[in-house]
Amino acid sequence: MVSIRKTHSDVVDAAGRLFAERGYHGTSMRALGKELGLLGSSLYSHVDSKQDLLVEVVEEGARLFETSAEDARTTQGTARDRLAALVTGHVTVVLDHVDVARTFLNEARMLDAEHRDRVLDARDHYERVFRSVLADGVRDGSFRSDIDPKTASIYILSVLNALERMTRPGH
Amino acid sequence: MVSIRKTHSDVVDAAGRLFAERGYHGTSMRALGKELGLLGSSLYSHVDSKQDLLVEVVEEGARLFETSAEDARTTQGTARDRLAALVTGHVTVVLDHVDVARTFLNEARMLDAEHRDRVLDARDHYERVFRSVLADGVRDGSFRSDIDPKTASIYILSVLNALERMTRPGH
DNA sequence: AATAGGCAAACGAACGTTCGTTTGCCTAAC
DNA sequence: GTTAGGCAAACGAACGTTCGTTTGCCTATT
Repeated sequence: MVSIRKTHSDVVDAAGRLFAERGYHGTSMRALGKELGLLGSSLYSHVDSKQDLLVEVVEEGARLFETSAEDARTTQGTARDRLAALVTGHVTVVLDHVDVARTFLNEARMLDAEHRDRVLDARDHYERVFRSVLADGVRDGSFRSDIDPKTASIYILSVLNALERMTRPGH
Repeated sequence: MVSIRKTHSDVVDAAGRLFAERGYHGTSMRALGKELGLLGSSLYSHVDSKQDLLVEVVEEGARLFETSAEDARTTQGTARDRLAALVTGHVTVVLDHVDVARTFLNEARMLDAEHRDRVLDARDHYERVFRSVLADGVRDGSFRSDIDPKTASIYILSVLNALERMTRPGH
């Protein structure tokens, strides 16, 4: 028999894939099971609920971006170096974990209020790292003095978040 | 009697609102009915199917952006003027029709292949207007000669599309 | 001016299907 | 030999949609 027992991690990965592709509400447990060669009901050996799956995927996304930002923030060198680390880190996370990133961006609003608020906090914290590195750069002369860190961080993150859209079929 | 008869347009408007907020698959016909003070079944006096509602909202979005781009493209003046018209036109559409714009951006992928392809074509055409105005501007000296119209159009549209994200509760 | 007919809008119940989830059994892996 | 993973069947709830009926307004006829 070639049947391979699936793990908790297999289920979460497949969930990220389908949530990214069809959305949380567009993904049924039966469809998720089929993606893994299982029945929908069999998933409940690995997971307590569908909502828990979304929580896990979104929190993995939060953790990935958080780690990337923390690494960049503590990078040695100028503020310009740290901004470069932030940007390449973000791109790396998105390209290496497309499905998680897409689910994190688009499906977090389907979470219950408590978890959704945690995601908003995480995003806020992430943006503040960009803003503070930009402010450092303006102060130490890395960047032009007429740059407003808040505006610039929004613009940069806008372009970075647009990366995700380009991973959809038919860019 | 305070009972107000609802129109086809009322239903489409409410659908845009709920699709933007909860997503297409996260919106039930009963919830949509309740939004209007009706039963779910009563909506079928105005509409043939839920899918048709999504088609209508998304196509309205496509039409709004298309019209805005066409107005900007035929604006008198320099390429810089036309780019300004494109940007302000886009912002106006998003701010005046938040729900339609959000549904157009996020829920179009829930359409059947045929309608989805039409949306992709419309987006492609919209981006080409930006690209061509930018190319004109590089040629006539409105913009720096080292600007790549394709890259610049992607960046500009990234920032413009990010507008929508900021209309979500908790920016 | 009164009234009857037609019609679109809305209701309330029910259709068949799918949803997320639970249960009990079987079997492959430890 | 124990146990965890998967199956098959079933649960109640919710889904999109259809049905037959009622409601209230508009209009044409009286």
